[in-house]
Amino acid sequence: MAQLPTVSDVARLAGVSRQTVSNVLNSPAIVLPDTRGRVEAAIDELGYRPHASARRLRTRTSSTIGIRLDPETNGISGTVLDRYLHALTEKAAERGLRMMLFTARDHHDEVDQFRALRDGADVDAVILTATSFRDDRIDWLVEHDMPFVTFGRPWGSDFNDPAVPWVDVDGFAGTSQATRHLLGRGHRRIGYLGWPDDWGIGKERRDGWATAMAEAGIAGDELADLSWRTDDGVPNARQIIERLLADEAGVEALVCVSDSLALGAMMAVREAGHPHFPVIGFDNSAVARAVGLSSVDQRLDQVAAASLQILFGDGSRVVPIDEADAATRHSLIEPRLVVRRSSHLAPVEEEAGSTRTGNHNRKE
Amino acid sequence: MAQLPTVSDVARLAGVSRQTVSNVLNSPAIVLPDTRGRVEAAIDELGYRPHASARRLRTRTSSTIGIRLDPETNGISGTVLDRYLHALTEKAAERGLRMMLFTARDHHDEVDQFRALRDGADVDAVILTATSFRDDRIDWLVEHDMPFVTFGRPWGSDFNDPAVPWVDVDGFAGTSQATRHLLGRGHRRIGYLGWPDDWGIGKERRDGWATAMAEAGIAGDELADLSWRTDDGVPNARQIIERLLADEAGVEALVCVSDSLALGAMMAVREAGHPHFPVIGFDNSAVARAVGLSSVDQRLDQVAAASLQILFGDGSRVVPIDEADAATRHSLIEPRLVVRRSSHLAPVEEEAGSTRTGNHNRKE
DNA sequence: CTCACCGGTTTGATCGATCAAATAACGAGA
DNA sequence: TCTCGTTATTTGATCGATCAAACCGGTGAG
Repeated sequence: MAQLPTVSDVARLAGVSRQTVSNVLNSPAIVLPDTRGRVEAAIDELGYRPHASARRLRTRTSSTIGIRLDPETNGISGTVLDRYLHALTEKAAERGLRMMLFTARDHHDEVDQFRALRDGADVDAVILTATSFRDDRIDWLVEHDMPFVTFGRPWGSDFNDPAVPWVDVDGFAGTSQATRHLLGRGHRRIGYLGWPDDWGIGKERRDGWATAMAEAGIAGDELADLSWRTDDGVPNARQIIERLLADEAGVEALVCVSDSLALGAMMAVREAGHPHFPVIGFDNSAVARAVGLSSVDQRLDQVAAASLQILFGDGSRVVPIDEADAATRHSLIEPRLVVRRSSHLAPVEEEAGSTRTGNHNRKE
Repeated sequence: MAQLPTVSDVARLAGVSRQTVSNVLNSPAIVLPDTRGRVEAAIDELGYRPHASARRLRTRTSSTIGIRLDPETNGISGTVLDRYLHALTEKAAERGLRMMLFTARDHHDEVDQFRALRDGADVDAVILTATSFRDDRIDWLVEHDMPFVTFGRPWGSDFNDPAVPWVDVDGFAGTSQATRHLLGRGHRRIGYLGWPDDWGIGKERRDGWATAMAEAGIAGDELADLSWRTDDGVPNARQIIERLLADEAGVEALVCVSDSLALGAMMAVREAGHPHFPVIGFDNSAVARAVGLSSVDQRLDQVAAASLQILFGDGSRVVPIDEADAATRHSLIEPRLVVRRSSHLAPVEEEAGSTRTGNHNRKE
């Protein structure tokens, strides 16, 4: 097979110089229309494709974004990261960007990877997920001014610092939406099943429920009696619900901090003979869709789009921090409640299109 | 900030030539130990990192593997691809390889991406998933001898063709394992809930059940009466099971082609008041783990390892097709049944470690 | 005594693109 | 007519690494 065509080959065929070919590709506006036409014809004829690595070497940009992907996905909601990745890949492709994956044992190792990726011009920016309280990776990235954005607010730091750009989903809005939906359907004693945490996401989601309840006039001790805490996981939810049903606590409906807990709750109430006891989850995971569980959707496509907007503005070149508008460096996405059977007293139709799900290996 | 150090800087500091530095990095064996020591010291002192793009330009290799990732994950089992990706990323990292993602609208577009990725030396090889019957992408890859491996057998082609390397999971073995497990626990009338397909994976998994049943002396009409077909999806399974229970068909246990169907079946039997009716699924998805559903695990880490083995042998450079041993171009992985509560008559303990699952944003 | 060959190292060319500066072509204004 | 400015295009250098060939002192065979 012959050598791959290069800019020189195209130039020769079109009767112009290399640089003109380069201009046609990178700044077509400055090339005379008919020259441009000749060059484009030559490109087509030869089937020329720019050599990405050569361009990277020269320009020191890669049009690639790095993101860490760890071995095990944990739990039903662990797939949030995966869905975010899918959305990112798609939105990135629309801008001519690509995603590159890497793994790391710990934060320190991850920082090493950052360095290698940056020094090798492998990535223009990285996306940080699973941010922890006072995350040291963030400090490193800021200090070495490597472009990045985090999915998840930098808990423990200043949310308004433009040097630490982030995108996140408004958990407060999510659970209050869910709660108001149930209030709107006439329920009053709406319980909340959440994590034990008293900070961050766990607290925020609980606050969303509490606030919506307060608006409906339920507060104080009555509210406190409707709140449960447990670690994530289907069996944990089952236990609590079974106890709760036995106690005849008078709970009419349930908002849960995650789909895992919601699924456990849903199974428990149904098996106890309450097929229409309303339950709402959080994450809108595949399971929620599959079993007809109402759930708060994180709108990961919007999260992905916002992530790229912060990093690249409207184009596909990284926006330098000093040129960025401080107001555009953070984005809190409003989630959306997806209503399904599980939150309706009367059975309703399945959401359209949810019945046929495919196996990855099946014929299209 | 100063320029990044290059091989020349290292060479100057170590008092050797550029090429020697290059040799230390790429074929350390041919460099005299003490020269190598000096060079390594210089590398450390300067914090030198090779510039990946420069290397790619020169060598036309990238140590990167491409894989297509589509926008939507469909269904509970759609996460199989994600888990494969996680495993790949990890196993690749062990060999110094990285994964790069791309999307495509259709097969034709995907082939275009292959071309761009190859021509730009962006990837050394690609991994094909969701292979279809007589897949035209495979033809293109073979014709343009671009290294690749498929996850999923090339249905409709010659499975033994060394030009079409593949890794897959033995569905037959999976369902027969599941069936034998139930037989071993004393059940005889074990039903099978599968897809309507009469080819490929769907057929193979059904055959696994049928064969195991035949070994136990159940065949012919009796066997046929125990087999159901439906499209994937929780509600579909529910419907069938509800009918089946109403008919008093005398089914004692159920093997399902997927976790979606198994989950639907499990929920239906429990809500009908049969908490210990044994159900086994396929894929060992997060949901299965969460709800205590026995399921056939695809061992995606082994699939990933086998994929890389085929492409890269024991190293991290692509094995040319003509040097490859035809016998090592295909790999059928034996899946493993993970037994949980759902397949036991008497309730047993939850699998250890499965109760606490995390949200991607939570504190570590 | 010549010469091929050895391991270890150096030198110059090269991969394919873009950058920066130089050049050519052409028209407007003095 | 000559200069100046603008626009379109060309030329040479460069990014950071590896490749291919040359080099070098030393050995052993013919």
